[in-house]
Amino acid sequence: MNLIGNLTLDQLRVLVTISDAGSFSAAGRSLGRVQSAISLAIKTLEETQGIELFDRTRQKPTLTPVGRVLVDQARVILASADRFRAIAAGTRMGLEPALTLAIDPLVPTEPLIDSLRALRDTFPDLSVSFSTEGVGGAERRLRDHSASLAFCLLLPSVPDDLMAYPLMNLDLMPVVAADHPLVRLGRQLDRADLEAHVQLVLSDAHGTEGPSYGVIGSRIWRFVDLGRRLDFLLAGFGWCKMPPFVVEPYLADGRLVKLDISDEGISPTGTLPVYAAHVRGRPLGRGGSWLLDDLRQRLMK
Amino acid sequence: MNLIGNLTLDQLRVLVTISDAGSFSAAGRSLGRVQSAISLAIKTLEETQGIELFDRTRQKPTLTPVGRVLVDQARVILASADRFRAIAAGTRMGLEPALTLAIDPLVPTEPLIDSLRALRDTFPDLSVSFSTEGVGGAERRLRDHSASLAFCLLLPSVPDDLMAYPLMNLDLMPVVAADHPLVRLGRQLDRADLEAHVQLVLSDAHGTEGPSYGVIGSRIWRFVDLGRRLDFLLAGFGWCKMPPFVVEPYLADGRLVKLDISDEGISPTGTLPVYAAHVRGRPLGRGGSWLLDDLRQRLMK
DNA sequence: TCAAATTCATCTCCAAAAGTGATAGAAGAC
DNA sequence: GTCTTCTATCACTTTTGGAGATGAATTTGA
Repeated sequence: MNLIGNLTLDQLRVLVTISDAGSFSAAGRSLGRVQSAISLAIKTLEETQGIELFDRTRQKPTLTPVGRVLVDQARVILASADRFRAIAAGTRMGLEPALTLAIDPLVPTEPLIDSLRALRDTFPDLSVSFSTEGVGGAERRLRDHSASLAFCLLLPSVPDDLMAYPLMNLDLMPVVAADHPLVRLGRQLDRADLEAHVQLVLSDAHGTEGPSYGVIGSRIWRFVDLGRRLDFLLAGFGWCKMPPFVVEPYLADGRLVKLDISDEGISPTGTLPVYAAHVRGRPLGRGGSWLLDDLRQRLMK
Repeated sequence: MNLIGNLTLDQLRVLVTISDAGSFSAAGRSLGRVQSAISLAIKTLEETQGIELFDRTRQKPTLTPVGRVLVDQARVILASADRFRAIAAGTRMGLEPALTLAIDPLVPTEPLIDSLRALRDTFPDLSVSFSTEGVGGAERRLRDHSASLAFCLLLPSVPDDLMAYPLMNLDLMPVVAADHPLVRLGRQLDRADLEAHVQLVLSDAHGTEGPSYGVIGSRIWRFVDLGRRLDFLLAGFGWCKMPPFVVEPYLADGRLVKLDISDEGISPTGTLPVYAAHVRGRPLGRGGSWLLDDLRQRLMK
């Protein structure tokens, strides 16, 4: 029947059970089978593999050197098989086979990690993947179905095809390097002041060149990566709005300075809502729902 | 029969074959079975796991999301199972299940790596472990059967219970830091000169306090680790004999100096044989023999 | 558009695999 | 030396799972 080498998971389970229980008979008791079934299983395994697993010179069979190695390997295989069953069992309970998350670079990670840790503890067999790309990347991943849940800003407004739950507010503060000309002006800044200088803007790598929000003037440098933009910001290349969790240390040591801008209406309001979102037509599985609930509960407090 | 969840390797092989071949029928052809057998195997798998692997709304079944994940997991399991068979097959051919090597710290690694690379290419499924400990550690590992092949010095002479093959000669040269008093003497040194200064000696961590060879005088600092001894040597703490491959760069940049010793008889001859050795009662398996042959052939040239 | 080919599900039949229970012989335990 | 425990083996029975055939549904191609 089994033309591919006649190896079965059952044989492997028998093998490791013998190794754990100490004898064929004990393994039989442990597995709820008669001893002869154990004997036969091992005999078959030995014959199909053409090797000797146990040394029978003494009454109680002892593992041969190969036997020991193969028991270890069998444990590996059985562990993988258990994972297979765990995935299947999770699905039976409504758990998605894999939870794919996407997060925009501006969204702070810190509030999420407690929830993600709890998720891991609650669904240890749920495989989670986590992607961060350029601004707008999380939303795009929702749309091309490579992510089932996104944490992102949704500007200018929440699209109709997405189900979005506001999670927290992100204060974007305009900042610039301490040695930048804008600082030397020493007064409240208006639109004209800002237009005269380079603005460091985050944009999507796969950018469909959609309209950019919060962009003032035409002297624009674009970045996909928040960290790299920070490098240029610190180097005094231009100004931009940054979330506090990124720039706090630099404000503290004086390398960055907060800009005092008169007309806040020239850009998105300083406080932006961060959403958790998924495509309406693709409801979250049990793991995603759990994560979302846990997250909102934690952020409520 | 299969009380542990009724998962079989055969079902998994069928599953991935369908995924590769594109249809049940094609999988049947590929596996040399009739299509109904494939249908039945998948049906059984789906029923025992309580999940739907294929979407049957269309004629040609397509994998469900869980199905895709489980196909990947099945590949993992089958790869482990293949490794199980490979280990068994190796043993059938006389290959040891695992080749455990031990090497003394003084023995240079460089001549071995070509052979070890060739070993890996020849026996890709042979698992090799490699241990380096203090001086004498390799020999001890042979004796307690935690290594099957050792590369080591055997002083004062080859023990009777070991089978040893000389591999190469190791020139131990007496060296000391350039700013050490022994250098300032500026003449050929005799035993009395050396006795007056600290000697940095390698010894075994699990040392049975056996006699030490090449030890002169009583001002002894002992090290298990060659690298750490080198630190103290460079710091000018004392003198010792070192293999050239270790000290060459330091001789070149002048931080170490070779000592000119008059009476070589006071210590083991400057040239020591490095042996490959195994316990007589435990012959090498095919992998170990192959490695030894290859090694000797390479060193012959 | 219609026939031919292909695909999968299902049914019956059957062979082989694998478990049960009993027995015998060997090795330890007391 | 007896008693227990262990494994191997045998006959018997159950069950699994493949072969082959059939039918329905879909795709392909002329």
